[in-house]
Amino acid sequence: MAKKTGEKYQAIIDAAVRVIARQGYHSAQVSRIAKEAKVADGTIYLYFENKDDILISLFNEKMGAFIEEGRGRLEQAESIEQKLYILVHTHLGQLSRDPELAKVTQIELRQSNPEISEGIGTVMKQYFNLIEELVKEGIEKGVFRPDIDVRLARKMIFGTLDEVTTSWVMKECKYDLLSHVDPIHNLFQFGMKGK
Amino acid sequence: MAKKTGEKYQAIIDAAVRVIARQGYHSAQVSRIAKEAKVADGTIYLYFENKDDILISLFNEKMGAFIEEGRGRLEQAESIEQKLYILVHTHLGQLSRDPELAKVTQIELRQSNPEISEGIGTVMKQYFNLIEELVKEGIEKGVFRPDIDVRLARKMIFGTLDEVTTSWVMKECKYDLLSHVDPIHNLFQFGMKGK
Amino acid sequence: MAKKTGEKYQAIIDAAVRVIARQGYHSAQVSRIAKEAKVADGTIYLYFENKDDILISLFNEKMGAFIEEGRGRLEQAESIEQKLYILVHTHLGQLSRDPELAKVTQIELRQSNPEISEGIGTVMKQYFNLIEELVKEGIEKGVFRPDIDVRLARKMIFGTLDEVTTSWVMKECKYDLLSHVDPIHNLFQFGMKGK
Amino acid sequence: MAKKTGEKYQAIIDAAVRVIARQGYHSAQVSRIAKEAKVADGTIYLYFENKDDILISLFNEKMGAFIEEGRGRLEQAESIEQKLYILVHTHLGQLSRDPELAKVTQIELRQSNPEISEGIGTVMKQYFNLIEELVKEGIEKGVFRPDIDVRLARKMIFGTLDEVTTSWVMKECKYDLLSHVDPIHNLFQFGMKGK
DNA sequence: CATGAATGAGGTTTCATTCAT
DNA sequence: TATGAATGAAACCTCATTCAT
Repeated sequence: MAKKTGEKYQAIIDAAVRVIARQGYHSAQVSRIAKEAKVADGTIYLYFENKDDILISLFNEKMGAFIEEGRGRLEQAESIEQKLYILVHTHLGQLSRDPELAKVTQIELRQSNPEISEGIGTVMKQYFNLIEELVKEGIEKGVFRPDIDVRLARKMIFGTLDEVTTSWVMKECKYDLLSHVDPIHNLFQFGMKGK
Repeated sequence: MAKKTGEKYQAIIDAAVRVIARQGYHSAQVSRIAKEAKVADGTIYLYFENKDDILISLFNEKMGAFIEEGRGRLEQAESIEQKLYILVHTHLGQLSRDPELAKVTQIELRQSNPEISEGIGTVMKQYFNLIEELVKEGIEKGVFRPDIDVRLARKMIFGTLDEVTTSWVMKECKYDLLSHVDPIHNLFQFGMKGK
Repeated sequence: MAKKTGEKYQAIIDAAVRVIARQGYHSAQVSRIAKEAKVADGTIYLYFENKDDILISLFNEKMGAFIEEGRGRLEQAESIEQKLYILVHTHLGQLSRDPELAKVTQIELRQSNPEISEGIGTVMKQYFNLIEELVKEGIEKGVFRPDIDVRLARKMIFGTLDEVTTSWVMKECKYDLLSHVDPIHNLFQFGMKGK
Repeated sequence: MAKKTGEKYQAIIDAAVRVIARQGYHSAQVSRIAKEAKVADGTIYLYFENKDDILISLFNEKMGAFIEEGRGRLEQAESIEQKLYILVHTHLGQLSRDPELAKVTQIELRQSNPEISEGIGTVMKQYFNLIEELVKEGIEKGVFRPDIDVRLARKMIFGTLDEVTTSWVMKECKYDLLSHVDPIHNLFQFGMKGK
């Protein structure tokens, strides 16, 4: 029913990011998104099931690209240290490049509508897997301590990056998020490295 | 105008926790909270400015106790290592003891209403200060590396604890959250320790 | 949830009859009914589940009184002939006294919304029973032919009265509906009488 | 503008009957009828003015055939009794042969949209005339009582046949409608016959 | 003749808040 | 203090209709 391609599809998603970042999720009326995307209200519903679906699609679309880029860059790295560095750098880099998107994912999307949480869950798991694979590989290669709980390490990594980004967004993106890459990488390395 | 004491005040706050945990933020109507608290709808407005104020008060009330307990326990500790351990243990311990409250703070309260964020901010800063003082002390005493960015370390600590708790809530509190205390403490120590 | 008593309940029902008769079912917005009843839009929903429920309640309320009056009058009659006459007279009499209600029941309520049909069905069955009992009694007492199919006779009686009333409403109630009582009574009697 | 011939015209009408019978008038969207007729949405508007026009045309088309067949059969009959019998038999026979059409005309088309009522009126009058002519002839030939009100008798005949058919449709066409022909014919004859 | 993507007006319903009692 | 009936603003979504191709 809902055709999830085409330039209007993209236009609506981009409009949604802008409107939600500007007005917050609660004031982001469908009609405002439509106006911002320069389509009629009804057109939204040719491309999305309902309002929630806009948010879910938005997240999946952007997060999908996010993960793909992360995965692509990680493949080019050789050492575990480098990979961990790239992960941190890519995570913060992508969000710092698009502060509006960052605001939406870090603040506006953190709300409890069950349908949205569910829709988002699948993509998040992929990102979690990406991180866990990295940790696992680090342990196998003897770079990280063998007694490290993979899932816990992932939670530390994601939790830290997430908190750092949220703080940055709450401070209205006034400082350079990427300046945190090195010290964060340091914390992670010390936290997990063997010996 | 709003009298923030009395047993009805407490009853309403406790009712709000239960209702929000059970029905989610979106279905948590004021009238339902009133019914759960066994007061009339209008009575709510003798104790709270508006609906947001219930949530903010709820958070401040509970988080205030949370911080107070944390501060009290930390004072009893001697070594930095012990203090860090106590911090982790108290954070996870308190939330694991009250899963309904945990659900509300970790999931339902993470929404973007600016007034709520603002109201919550003050108390959160106190908790952030608590953590940062601990890190600062660790650096001064030479336990943690001197090049550690205090605020960043705080974000790692809080971000990790927060992510761990959120994961636990999302998995419906099925496992023992406290089992994570030791490994998390480990990660933090390794991450920040000198030498 | 919906409190189906009180003067506002009655006011809304009466307003609904007026508005629907005047504007037709499709243009009968809830807000217009509310305005006509001099209550707020939301007040409607303290007394009715939804818009359909207004129609169903309206019908049941009015039809209930309709049947009750019919039953009451029938009890006073002695002969079957008299009862049949009273039935015809009461049916046409009641509707001719309230042309607005007649328009609603004969025209506006004949639409296919399944919920409405269902809600209406129960009361209609009571009226059908009333007619069928009369026919049965007539057969038992030997006034009507023994080979008459009770249900079919009821359909003839109701179908005729209904069609006569609908015609009258469609002609904008310009003639006296009660002038048909005698000839209709005649048709029924000849149609069913024995010998 | 609207070309009321061609095989697509017929296909759309037949599709409309099927869709309305299946989904009810309210869910019978133009786009669904188009899909069922295997034409594009826009094509509908090459053959019909608007949605109401589909219904009106449908009714007139089907009812026109209905009347024509009735008139044809009546001409072949000789006695009034036979003609009355044929009328009842043709009315019930045609509808019982096409339950989908019966559902549409008996249930779904009984709604109050004034344009539809108007469009339908003309054809109905023709059928009413057919019945009234029969009654008149019966009176002239001395078969029916001279004091019978022609129009009233028509209302009884049509009202009864209509009610019987509606009941049958509401009971999901589970029994044989034609089994009612004889007893109904009986009721009519007794009701109108002289002496 | 035919298509079908796009349009945009319009109405039901919810629920936080008030205020007369 | 406490009540709870009443308020009324506000927004998602549907679907008949159009028109560029």
